[in-house]
Amino acid sequence: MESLFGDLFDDLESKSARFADVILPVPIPKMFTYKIPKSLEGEVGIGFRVMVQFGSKKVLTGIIGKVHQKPPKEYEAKPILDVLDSYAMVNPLQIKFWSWMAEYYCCHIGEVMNAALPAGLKLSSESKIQLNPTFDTETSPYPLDEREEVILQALASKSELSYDECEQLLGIKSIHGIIKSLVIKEAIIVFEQVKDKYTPKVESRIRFSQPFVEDRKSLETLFDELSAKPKQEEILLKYLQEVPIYQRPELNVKGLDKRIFADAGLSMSSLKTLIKNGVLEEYKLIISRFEEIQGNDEEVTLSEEQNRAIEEIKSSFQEKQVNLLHGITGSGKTEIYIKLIEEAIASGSQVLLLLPEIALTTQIVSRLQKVFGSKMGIYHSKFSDNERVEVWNGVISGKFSFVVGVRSSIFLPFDSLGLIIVDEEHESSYKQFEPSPRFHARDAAIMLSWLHQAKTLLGSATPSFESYFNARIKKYGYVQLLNRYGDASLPEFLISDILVDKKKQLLKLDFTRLMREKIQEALNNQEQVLIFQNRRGYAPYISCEDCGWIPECEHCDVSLTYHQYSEEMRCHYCGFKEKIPKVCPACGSGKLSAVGLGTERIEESLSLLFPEARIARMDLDTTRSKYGYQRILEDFGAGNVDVLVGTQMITKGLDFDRVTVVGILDADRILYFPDFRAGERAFQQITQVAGRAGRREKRGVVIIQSRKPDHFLFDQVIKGDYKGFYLQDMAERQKFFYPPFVKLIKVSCRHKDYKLAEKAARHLHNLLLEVQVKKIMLGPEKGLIGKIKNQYIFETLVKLDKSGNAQAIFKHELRRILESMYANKEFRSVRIIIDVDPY
DNA sequence: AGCACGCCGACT
DNA sequence: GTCGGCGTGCTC
Repeated sequence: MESLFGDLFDDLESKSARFADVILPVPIPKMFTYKIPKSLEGEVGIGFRVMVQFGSKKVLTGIIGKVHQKPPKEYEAKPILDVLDSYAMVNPLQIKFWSWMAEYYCCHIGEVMNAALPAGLKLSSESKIQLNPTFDTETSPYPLDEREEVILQALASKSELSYDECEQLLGIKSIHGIIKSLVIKEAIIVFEQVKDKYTPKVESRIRFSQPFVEDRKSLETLFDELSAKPKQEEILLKYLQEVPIYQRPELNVKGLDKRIFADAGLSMSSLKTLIKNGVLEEYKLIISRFEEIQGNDEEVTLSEEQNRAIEEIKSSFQEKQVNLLHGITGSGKTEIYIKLIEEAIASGSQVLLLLPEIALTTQIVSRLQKVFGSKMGIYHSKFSDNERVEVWNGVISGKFSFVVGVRSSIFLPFDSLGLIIVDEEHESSYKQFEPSPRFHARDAAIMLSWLHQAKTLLGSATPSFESYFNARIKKYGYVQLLNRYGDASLPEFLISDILVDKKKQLLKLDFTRLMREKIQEALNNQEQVLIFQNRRGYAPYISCEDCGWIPECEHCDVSLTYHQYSEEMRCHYCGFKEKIPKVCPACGSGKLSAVGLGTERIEESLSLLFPEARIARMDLDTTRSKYGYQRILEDFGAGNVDVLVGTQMITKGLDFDRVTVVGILDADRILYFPDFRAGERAFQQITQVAGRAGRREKRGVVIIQSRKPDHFLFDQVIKGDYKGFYLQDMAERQKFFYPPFVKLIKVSCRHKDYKLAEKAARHLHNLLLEVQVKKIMLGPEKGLIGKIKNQYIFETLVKLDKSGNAQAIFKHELRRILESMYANKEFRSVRIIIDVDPY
C-alpha cells in the first residue's frame, strides 16, 4: 500500500518537475540547477545522465541528483541540452549513498560521482571544429594566412577536426590563436562533441542469406555451381558442418563466428566472394566480455562448527545489522560465505562480497565461480573500462545478482541488496587515500547496507580493533570459528635473534642460522618456503660508506629506494627515477653500498645461499601486468618454485599445502612503525603470514627474525592470544586518546612554498581550535613525509569526542572554515586535504 | 578544475 | 605596437 502511493507520488512529481539538480564533475561542493525543457519532460529523472552547458562554452555530462519545481531565485537556470540514457544509470539509493559519503568524508558529491562511475560511463567532451556552411572563400572580406588555408583545406575533405588533429596538421603547439582567428573570420564553427567511451565488444558472424535457408532447392543448385570452385565450396561445407541448417534452420539466425573459418585455414578471399555474391552475409553481434560459466551448484559440505556458525550468524542478524565473523586462518570462512550468499540470492536479494585487491585474483574467486557461475559478476581494478561497464549494466539488468569486487564495487547500481560481506575486514587497502573521496570501503559498506536495510558480515582472522571493539560493546554481533578446517594444526613459532647471530658471525646475507637451517630442511624434503619482507626494491636506500651521503628524491622528502634489477633508484611516492651514481656526488668516494633489505635483495641472497633452489619474487614490480600475479601463483602452486619471496601480497589467498616454512626477515620494521596502529598491524601481519604455513598434513614452522625477540607482541602472536593483545593495546589507546575512543580527522595543507604551507596550516589550526566541541588537537606539524611531489605538507590531527553530535558540529564548522580559507587571497592556492578516519 | 578577463614583459 | 605570461573570479 505504502509503496504504491510512494510510486504514484514520485510519478506525479517527476511529471510536473521543471528543474533538475545536476551533479557535475567539478570541485564545487554543490549541485547545479538546470531547467528541464518541455521536450524532455517525462524523459528524465533521478540518475539519468544529461548534457548541460557549464560556463560559457564547456559542455559537461552530469547525473541528475534531484528533480523539483522550485525555480532558483538568484539566477536564471540554463536548460538541459540532452539526455543520454533511456533508463537511469544510477538509482536513487545510490544518490543517497553518494550524498552520505560526501557529507561524512567532507568532500564534494562530484568527487564521489567521479569515483563511483566507471570511466566508460563518464562522457568525455572534446572541442572540435567544422566548416561554417555560410562561409565562402571568394566572398569573405577577411584574407586568410597560409596556416589558416591548410586547416580549411583539411576541412574540405574531413567534415570535422579535433584540436589535436589541427596541431598535428600544422606541426605547432598552440593552435588556439589560429582557431580563434578563423572563428572571428566566420570560417569555422567550434563545437563540443560528447562521446560515449563504452564500446560494446562485437564479433563478426557469418550466415547464409535468407533465400538459401528458405529454399532448399536453391542451395542445391548453388552447390552444383560451386563444384568448380572448391575453395568456396569448402567454406560452405564447413558452415553446414557447424550449423546444420537442413535439420535446424533456426540456427542460421545466429550463424557462425567469422574467425572459425580463418582458424580452419580456409580462404578468406573466397569467403569475401561468397558475401559479395550474396550467398553468405556478415553481421556484427554484440557479445559479452565475460565467458559464460555454468555454475554447478556443487554441494558444499560443512563441518559441524561451520553449521553452528551459520546458525549463530543468522540468529544474530535478527537483531543486529552487522556481524563480525572471527575465524582463524584456514577455518573455512569461504564455505560459510557461500551458504549465506546462496540463501540471500534465493530470497531474491542482491549480494556483494568485498575482497581486498590482491585477494581477488586467487583461488577464492574461481571457487565462487564454480558455485555461482555467470550470475556472479567480478569487479576488479585490473579490468578494462569496458569490462566494468558491463558489470555495471549487468547489475542493472539483473544478470548479476551477486558481485565479488574490490572496494570500488560498493558503487555498483544495486537496488535491493540483502547481504554485504566484507572479507579480510581489517585490510588497510579498503581505505582509499588518494584521491578524494578518502573513504573506507568497510565503513561505507555498512552504511550502504543500512540504506538497503540489508545485513553486513565482516570476516577476518585478525579483526580490526574497531570492529572487535564494536562487537564487544554489542553494537555488532560476534561469531567465532575456533578450529582449523580439516583439523590442520597451527604452526610452530620460532624467534631468531638477529643480534646474537651477528655477534657470533652466524648471520649470512641477513639470514640467521636457524632460518637457513629450516629453509634447507624444507628444500631437502621437497617442501615450499615463503619469505616475507614488506619492502620492495633491492634495498631501502644506498649510502656512502665514507661520508654517509644518502640519495634523496628531488620532489619528495624521502630517500630513493635502490632497485638493482633495473639499475636505478626510485621514489616510491612520485615515481621519480635516477641512475645509480658510480661515485658519491658528495665526497667522490666510490664506496656506495646498499643499506637495509628489500625483496630483490633477499631474492639475490637466497640464490647465493641456496644455489639449487628455484626462487621467485612477488611484489608490485613483478605483478604489474594483468595476469602477473596469477602467473606467479600458478607457478608456485604447480611446484615450479621452491622459495617465494614477497611483500604483503603473499599473505593473501595463498593456500598451498606444500608450504611448511614461513620466514619473516625483519619483524622489527613492522613493529616500530610510527603510528598508533603499529601494534595492531604487526599482530595482524605476522598472524596472517604465519597462517600460510602447514595447512594440511604437516605442521608448519614460522621463523621470525628480530633484534628484539623479547617483545611482548611475539609472545601473544605465538599463543594466538588476540584478545590479550587487544586488551593491552586498547588500554594504551584509551590513555592517549586514539580510536576507537575518539574520532580522528586529519587536516593537511599542501603547497610548493614551504613557508606558505606552514603559515596556512597554522592559520587553519587556529580557526579549528575555536570550534566549540570537545576535542584534542595535535600539530600543525610537518608531515611524516614532509614533501611529496614538490609539495610541502603540514598536518593537524583532530581527535574528536565520539559522544553526542561533536562530529556533526565539527564537520559543519570545518566546511565554513574551509570556505573562509579559500576566500582568503593569501591561502587561495594552498591545497587543503581532509581525511576522515585516516590510517 | 577549466576558462575568461585583465594587466605587465620580450618579440615581429 | 602585439603575443602571451599567470593572478583572480565564476560556473546553475
